[in-house]
Amino acid sequence: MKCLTDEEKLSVEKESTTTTLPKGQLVFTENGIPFGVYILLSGKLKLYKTGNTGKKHIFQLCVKNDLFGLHPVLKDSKYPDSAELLEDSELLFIPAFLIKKLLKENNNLCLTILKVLSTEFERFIEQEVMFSQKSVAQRVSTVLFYLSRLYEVDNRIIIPLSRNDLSDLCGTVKETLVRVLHDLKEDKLLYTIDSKGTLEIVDLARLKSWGEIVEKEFNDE
Amino acid sequence: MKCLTDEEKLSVEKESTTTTLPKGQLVFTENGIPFGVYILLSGKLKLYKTGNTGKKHIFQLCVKNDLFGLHPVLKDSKYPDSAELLEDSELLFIPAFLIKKLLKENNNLCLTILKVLSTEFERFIEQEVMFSQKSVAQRVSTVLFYLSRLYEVDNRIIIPLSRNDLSDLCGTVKETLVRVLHDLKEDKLLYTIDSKGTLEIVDLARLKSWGEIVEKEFNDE
DNA sequence: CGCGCCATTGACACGAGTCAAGACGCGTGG
DNA sequence: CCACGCGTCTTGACTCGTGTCAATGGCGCG
Repeated sequence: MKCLTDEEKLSVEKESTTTTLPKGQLVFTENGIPFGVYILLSGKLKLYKTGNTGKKHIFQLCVKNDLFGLHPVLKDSKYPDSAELLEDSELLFIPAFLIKKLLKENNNLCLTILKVLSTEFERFIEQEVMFSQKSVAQRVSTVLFYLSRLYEVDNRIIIPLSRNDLSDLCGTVKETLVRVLHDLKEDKLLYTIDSKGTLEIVDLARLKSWGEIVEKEFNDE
Repeated sequence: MKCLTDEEKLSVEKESTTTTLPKGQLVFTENGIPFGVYILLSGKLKLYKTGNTGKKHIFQLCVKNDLFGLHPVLKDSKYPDSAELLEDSELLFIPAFLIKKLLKENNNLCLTILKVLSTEFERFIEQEVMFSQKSVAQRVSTVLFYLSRLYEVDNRIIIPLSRNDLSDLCGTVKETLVRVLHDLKEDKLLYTIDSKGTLEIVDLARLKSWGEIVEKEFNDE
């Protein structure tokens, strides 16, 4: 993230503000006006958009060092989505005028962000294919695999997301998600490790392919 | 698209090539190696990605003056998707080294593309929500509405896409799509105007909200 | 004329959403 | 300290949307 000159870093330090906010806090909401961009210094957050029926669709999770909230600043429009903290987090706010100035003056930063966006793009396309073609079972295992990279600590993968958040990530409802998790537990790929339903994934390799396998078994049987 | 200096325009003219290709032609395919980017000078094309089961998912259509194939060039990776012409088209090929040079030297171009990408982003997020939450009927009417902007000529909206392409755009199968179109014809929102099944939309305003309305009626009845 | 491609329609089955109820833990207040 | 209420997770029964499979019909082309 730091392709800035020393002088530029200084201006960021001077003009930006760092705040610590509690879990559940909304950073911005749909149709709000953007005043700048954010970088997550610690913690995690979800980016989601609310559908017409009121159901949320989480399209991205952000972790340490992720930049978010950039798009509406670039195109001078309102937020199309909302951002909510999943944990107590620390975030850096960079005001719009400054990020715009930096982008204008630092071509290197510009190119780096272009590259980042291109990478995100591929993820989005893959997600679209997933949502339009895969079964819920496959989506759940794909999403859990995606989450495993964000939640691996000390060689253990522990996912403390609520069933609602998980289902909003998978594009399904709580009940269906729970049933799929049930099957995954039967196959010993993961467990709930406390009364709150926190998940621990214990067989990542098999989880990755589980979705496809289940479909196949069904067709062969 | 033209935020280039005269000198730069000259270099584009010298280093790029224009070709005319027939309908059905593949411009690039998944896992191919990118040698540059393309601008569609005339005609139309579809960008799609093939799912594991072989079904295609069309995530974007390009029309005159659209730039495509940029992402893998920026991140030096293979194509994640395929591009196929929907009509006889003329396209401009800009080799990778040149577009990279332009981006590096012309900050203005860089910023413009950032803006374009930000706009595309919002479209992608909306599409994701659509695919993960809306019924087929709603998706079809949303997609047709999207297509109406691309296919309006002389105040008539005529869509010559095959049922397969339409269903790949809507994330459903041909048969289900046909049934929805049948309902739309019953409600006099569109017609097939020839033996090939070419569609003409005649009531765009009602089409836009048709999806939601149908759901509501069903719940009220 | 016959073959093949595409659009269309019908019958059927399964996946997944909805509704309802129960289980469990947690906090608050009597 | 216990009772109650609230929120979340879980399970069951049921319905319906949508995918699958199969058959038909129209049209163009060799």
